[in-house]
Amino acid sequence: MLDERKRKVLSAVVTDYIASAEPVGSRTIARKYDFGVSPATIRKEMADLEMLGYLEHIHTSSGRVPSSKGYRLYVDNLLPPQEMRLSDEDKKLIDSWYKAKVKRVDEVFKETARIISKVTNNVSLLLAPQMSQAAYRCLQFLPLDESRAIAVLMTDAGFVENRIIDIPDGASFDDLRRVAGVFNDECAGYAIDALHPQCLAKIRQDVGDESLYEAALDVINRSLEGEKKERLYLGGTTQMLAQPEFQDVEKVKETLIMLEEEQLLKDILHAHRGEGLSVTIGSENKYDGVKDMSIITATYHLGGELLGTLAVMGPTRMEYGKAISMLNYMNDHIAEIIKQFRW
Amino acid sequence: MLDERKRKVLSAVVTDYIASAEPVGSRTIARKYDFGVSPATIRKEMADLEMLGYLEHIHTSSGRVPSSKGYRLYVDNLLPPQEMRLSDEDKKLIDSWYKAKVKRVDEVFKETARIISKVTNNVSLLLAPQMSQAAYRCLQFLPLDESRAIAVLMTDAGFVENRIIDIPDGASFDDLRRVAGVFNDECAGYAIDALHPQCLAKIRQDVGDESLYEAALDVINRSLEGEKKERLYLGGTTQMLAQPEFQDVEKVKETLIMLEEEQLLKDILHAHRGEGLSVTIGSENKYDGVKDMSIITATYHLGGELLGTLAVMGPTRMEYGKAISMLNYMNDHIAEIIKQFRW
DNA sequence: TGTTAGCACTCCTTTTTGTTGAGTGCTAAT
DNA sequence: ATTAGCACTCAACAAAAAGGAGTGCTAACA
Repeated sequence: MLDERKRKVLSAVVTDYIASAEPVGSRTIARKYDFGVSPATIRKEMADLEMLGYLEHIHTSSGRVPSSKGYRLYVDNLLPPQEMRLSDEDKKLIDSWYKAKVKRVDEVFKETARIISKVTNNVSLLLAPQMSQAAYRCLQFLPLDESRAIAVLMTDAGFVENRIIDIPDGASFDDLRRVAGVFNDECAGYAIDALHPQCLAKIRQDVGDESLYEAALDVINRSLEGEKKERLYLGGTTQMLAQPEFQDVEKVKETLIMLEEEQLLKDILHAHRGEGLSVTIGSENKYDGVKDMSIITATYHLGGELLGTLAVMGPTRMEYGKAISMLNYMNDHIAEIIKQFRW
Repeated sequence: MLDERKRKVLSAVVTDYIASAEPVGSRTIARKYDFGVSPATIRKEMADLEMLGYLEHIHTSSGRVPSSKGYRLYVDNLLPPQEMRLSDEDKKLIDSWYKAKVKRVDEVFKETARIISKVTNNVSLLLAPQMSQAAYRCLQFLPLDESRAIAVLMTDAGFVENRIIDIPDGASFDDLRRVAGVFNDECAGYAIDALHPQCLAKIRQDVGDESLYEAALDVINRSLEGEKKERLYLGGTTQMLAQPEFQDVEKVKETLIMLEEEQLLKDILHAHRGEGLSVTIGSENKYDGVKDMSIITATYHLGGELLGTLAVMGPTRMEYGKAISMLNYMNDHIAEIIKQFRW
């Protein structure tokens, strides 16, 4: 471990660089952060820190910049504790934002993403729960016309999915209703994925009619198809692009293109599923497009059950403290809000 | 009207500039487009065209660029007719894209926007129908638990909206069902906006119970609240940013910010509502953020009823022919696809 | 009379060259 | 161990110079 002064110097460099986005020199450190020593001494310390891999030089002359390793030490050991908590005012503000905007479950996610990006000035990512992980609640049919009906499928997590189906030849709407009853009796409360192995045989038997059974199963499967993919909510792209690291058109375009690769983003979030709060810094990323970005993820739960993932993504020069505290707070908060939409 | 040769020159300038994005000089025109005359002659013609306001000079020396007026003449009179039609291959390709992706109504819009931007390399905008303009079709309640139910509201255009409601004290689920029946008998087929003045009194009377009546009306109003705002689908932003007009970071950011102003975009599309196909070029735009953009809009209908608006937005240097033909095609096509989701 | 070659001129673009300044690294003195 | 002093590096900026595409005009030509 580094000695006290080296840590102070590293901390100062990181802090200053995060604030200014300019490589920071020994003079600045010595002046702004009251070390009782001269720039030359700081210089020595910085040279050491560079040797150890915590700082980097673009070229001789011109200040130092933290390396990923440097940020890592900073995040793990040097982050001022008071920066890890959100102020009460912030919390109130966030609450009021929610109250004003959120009317449906999916709006929770949208608004959460918006809030996170607004506060952190970086991109926020939100992976919303997979329906197939939620518990099946209820299948219902509504009459539409002689030959069609609307199937409505509900899950524990508050999602309702509907689609129009053709009533199989020879069957009546009442038949559909009966089938729904059978499914509901047998499956209520099970994770939808678990339908298949479990009780299909019994249901088939109870339904009796083969084509009706198939039709109902088809509805469930198709509804799932649309919902199975987790939904990714993205927010704050333009805000992030205002950061000084995006001076260069190529870089901007590159980043925008990266942010459109939904699968990549999902993969990244998946990689940290269930880890609680996780910080991945710059070159620590294994995906190419994000090696100069840092990603902070947090997985949110509801009653012990894994629900989804929140994340902040931005340049490695990022206000880690703020991002972490924000995610921590939202992580708890979102579960509470979703709870209001459960039944 | 310009004489034959002037028009040929203007057409050549526009064509070349659209293709190359570089100011075009007399030499280029004379060489590439076989006029039988020397650059000097072309030069004279270009000077005339500039005098008349069809071309512009950034500074002396360095070729000409079409003005908005120049593009206008080009679009109105000089556009090669064969560029106004999509090839059969393109059509087949588009069809297959739809088939592969679209499963729900809202996916029609999303996919349409994607396709338009993909083909035109510009931003596409799609204003999806307001629910309140659609006809009310059916209101249904589903039992949830002792004290709650799910309300499902359907419209003619294929939208289904659902939300959870509390069953009013003292009422049963069967009461709700009865109320739904009353509403359905009275209102089916009317535009939802027209509910209020029309038959509310009669419904109130039929329902009898005041609190139940209020509850049902509340459901309808709240469902509408979410749906009332037209939805704007946006596609192809990054593709457009690959165009050479976006070399400058400021310009990129500016444009991205403009594209996030949903209200502005909606206003722009609204301005051309019902106009069929409309082309607005650069300075013809009255909104500040888009004075160097061209916008082509088309309003799509379904059985005479106005549904929504499609648009392509991009730099004034745009392949107008392609964009127009694309919009024309999609305009017809989208109605057909939506039809499949109607009942 | 319309067309064209020739030429001077403009002004953007690119390259070159010089200047400045922040910052380092080393050394010798404290 | 610390620091003042100094030579050195290199990006960033600016000014100057060279290059080039293209125009506008004029005078000659068919």
